Amino acid sequence: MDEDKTTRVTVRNITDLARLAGVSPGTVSRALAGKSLVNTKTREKIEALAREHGFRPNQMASGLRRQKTGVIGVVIPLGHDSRQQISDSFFMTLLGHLADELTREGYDLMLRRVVPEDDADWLDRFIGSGMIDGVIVIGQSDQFDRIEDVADGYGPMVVWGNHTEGQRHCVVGTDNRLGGRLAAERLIAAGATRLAFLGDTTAMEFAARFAGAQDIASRMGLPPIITLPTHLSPDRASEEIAQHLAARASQIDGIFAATDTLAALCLTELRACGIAVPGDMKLAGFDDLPIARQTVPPLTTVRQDIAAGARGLVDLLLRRLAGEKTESLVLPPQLVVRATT
Amino acid sequence: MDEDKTTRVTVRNITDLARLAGVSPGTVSRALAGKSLVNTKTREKIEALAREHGFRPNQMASGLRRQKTGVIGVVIPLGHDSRQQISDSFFMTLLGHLADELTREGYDLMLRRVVPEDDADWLDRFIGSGMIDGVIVIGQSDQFDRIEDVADGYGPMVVWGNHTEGQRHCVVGTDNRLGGRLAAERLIAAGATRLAFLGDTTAMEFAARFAGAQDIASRMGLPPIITLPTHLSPDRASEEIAQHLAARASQIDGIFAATDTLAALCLTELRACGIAVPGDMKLAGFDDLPIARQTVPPLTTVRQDIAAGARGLVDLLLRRLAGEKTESLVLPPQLVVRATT
DNA sequence: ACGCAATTTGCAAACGATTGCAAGATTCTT
DNA sequence: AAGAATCTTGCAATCGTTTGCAAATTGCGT
Repeated sequence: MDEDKTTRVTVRNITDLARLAGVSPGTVSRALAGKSLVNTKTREKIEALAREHGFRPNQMASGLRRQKTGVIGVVIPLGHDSRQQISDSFFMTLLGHLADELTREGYDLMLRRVVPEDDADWLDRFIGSGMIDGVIVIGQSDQFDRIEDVADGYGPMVVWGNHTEGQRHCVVGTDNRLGGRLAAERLIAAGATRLAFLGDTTAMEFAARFAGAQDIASRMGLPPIITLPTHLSPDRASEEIAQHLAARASQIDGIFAATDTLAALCLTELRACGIAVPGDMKLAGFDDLPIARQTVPPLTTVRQDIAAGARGLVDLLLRRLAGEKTESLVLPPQLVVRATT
Repeated sequence: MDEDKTTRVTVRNITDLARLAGVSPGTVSRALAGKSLVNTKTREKIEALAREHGFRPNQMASGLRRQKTGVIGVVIPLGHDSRQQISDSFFMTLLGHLADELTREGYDLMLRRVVPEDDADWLDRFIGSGMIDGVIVIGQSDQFDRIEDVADGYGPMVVWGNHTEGQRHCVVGTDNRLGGRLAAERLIAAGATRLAFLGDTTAMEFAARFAGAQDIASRMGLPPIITLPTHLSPDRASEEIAQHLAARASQIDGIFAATDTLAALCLTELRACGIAVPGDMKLAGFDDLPIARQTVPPLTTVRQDIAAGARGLVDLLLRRLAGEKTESLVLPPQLVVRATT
C-alpha cells in the first residue's frame, strides 16, 4: 500500500525528493553529489529513493549555479566551401573520436556547424552562450584571424588545423608541410617530374601541403607545381577534375591530391580518360582514410593519426580548463606507400 | 571620456546592462527577446548597448526559467558492435544533415554516444538531464525494447531505424525489407541463383534487408539465402569476409551486402581471390554512399535518401514538441544499377 | 483639464541546484 | 557528566533570466 503511494508521486526536483526522504534539499544535493559530509545511512536512503523514482538532477540549474555546464562545444566552420566538408570523412572520423574522448572524461558534446559568411559572430556567440565550458574548433577554414582575435580573451579553446609561426591560438594538427614533402618525395622517387596539386589552396591546411610539395620540387630543380583547384563536394569535384585532366593531363606525370577523397575521385576520372596509374601518372593522397585501401590500385597517401589528434585536442582543452597555458601540438604525418606511385 | 568609461565596464548579465541603460532587468529581457511590449526607442538603446558590449544572455538561466533549452539530443547507441559504427559513413552523413536541419530550425545539437551494455540507463539519463528539449536516436541497434519502454512516457523522441508492425515509438527509416527485395530481384535478374547475405542479422535494419531478400528467393523457388555474419569495422570485416569467401565462395554466385562499406570491402577481397565481378559473382550493396560510385566496377546498390531522412526526423520531432501525435515515416528505397550485377 | 484607454515599465517571484555559515546532534575526553 | 571536538544537517542566498501583475506613463477625445 505504501508502495502504491510512493510510486504515484512524481518527483521532479531535489525538493520533492527531500520531502520524501524527510531531509532538506541541501542534504539531498550533497548526497547525490557524493560529498563526504553526509551520513552514510541518509545517503543510502536518498540514493535509494532517487533510483526508485528515476530522479536526475536538472543539469541546467546545476550548471547555472556552479557556473559550469559539463559541455564542450565543437564547432565546424564551413568557410570556403559551405556545402560539403561536414560529410568529409576526415572531419567526421575526428568528430567520432572526439565524442569518445569527451565522453570518457565526463563531458558532453555540443555540435554546431556555422557558415561564417552568414554569421560573422559565430565564435563569440557560441562561447558567450553560457552553454559550454570550452570549445573545440574543427578546421580553421578561412577564419584564422577571427580565431586569433578570440584566443586573446578566451582561454578554453583548442583548434584543429595548421600551425603557423607565432600564432596565438592553441592548435593541434598534423605537420601538413612535412606531409606535403613526403608526398612529393615519393611521387618524384616513383619517377614523376612534372607535378600538380589537386585541391583548393585557400584552405590553410591545403596551402601548407602544397607548400611542402613545392619545397621538394624546388630543391630538386623541378618546374613549379601546377595547382588544380577544386571544391570538396564529390559531384562538383568530379567535373572539375575531369576538366583539369582534359586541359592539363599531357603536361604532368604526377598528382598530389589534397585529400584521399579527391584522390579517389581523381583515380576514377583518370581511369575514364584511359590514363594508367601508376604507369602514365603517379598519384598520392592525404589522410589515409579507409577508402585509400580500397581504390584500384590502392592509394599511396600520407597518414594523419586521427585518434591521436582527438586525444590531443581533448587533453589540451582539459589542461586549459584547469588554467594551464598550453603549447600547440604538431603531429608527425606518415607516408603510406601503396600502389599508385 | 564617456566612451572610455562605458567600454571599461564588463557586463556579464542582464542586470549590468539594465543599469547601463537606466532601465530594469525585466525591460532588458523583453527588449532582447524582441517582445512588442517595449518602446521602440528603449529597445534600440538597449540593443545598441548590448552590441557594443558583446552581451549575450545566458542560455542556462534562460533555459532554466523557460523550461526549454533549445537543444536537441542526438544519441547513437553502440549496441552490438561498439567500436565502429560511428565512423560508418551512413550515420555520419545523417548526422551532418541533422545538424543542418536543426540549425535551420534554431536548435542546437547535443551529441552523445553510448554503449548500452555499460550503461543500461542511457536513454532515461539523457532525457532526464534537463539539458535537451527532445531526442533523436540514431539506430535502434539492439535496444528496441528499451526504446519502446521510454516511448510510452516521453513524447519528443524520434528514432532512425526500422519500422515494425505495431511498435509504439515514432520511427523514420527506409523500408529495409523492400530494399532487400529490390536487391535480390536485381541479383537474380543478373543471373544469380545461390545467394548469400553479408552482414550481422542481429541488427534490426539488417535483419529486415535479409528478410526482404529471402522473400524473393523463396518466391522464385531458390535455395535459402546463406548468411555471412561480419562486424562493421573495416579491419575485422576484411578478415571475416576473406574467411567466408574461402569457405563458401564455390557455393554461391551472388552476394547481397548489408552495407556499401561491406560491399566495397567484399569487392576487394573478391579481387584478391581472383573471383570476377560480375562474371563469377554478382554483388549488391545498400545505402548508395559516395564510395559506391568509385569502386571498380561501380557498385549496384539500394539507395537510401539520407537528406530526406534527416528532414523527416527533424520535422516529426518538431511536430511532437508541439504536442502533435505523429505516425512513423517509412521512406522508399531505390535500386541503383551499376556494374556489379 | 480631465478621465479613460492604451502603452511602457518596474517589482518580485519563480526555475532547480549548490554551498558558506551556523546550529544541532553525536562522539570522545577526562 | 560536563565540555570539547567532530559529524550532520538546515537555512537562506545565489546563479541569470523570464513573466504575471500592478503601477506609472503616455496619448486621446471631449
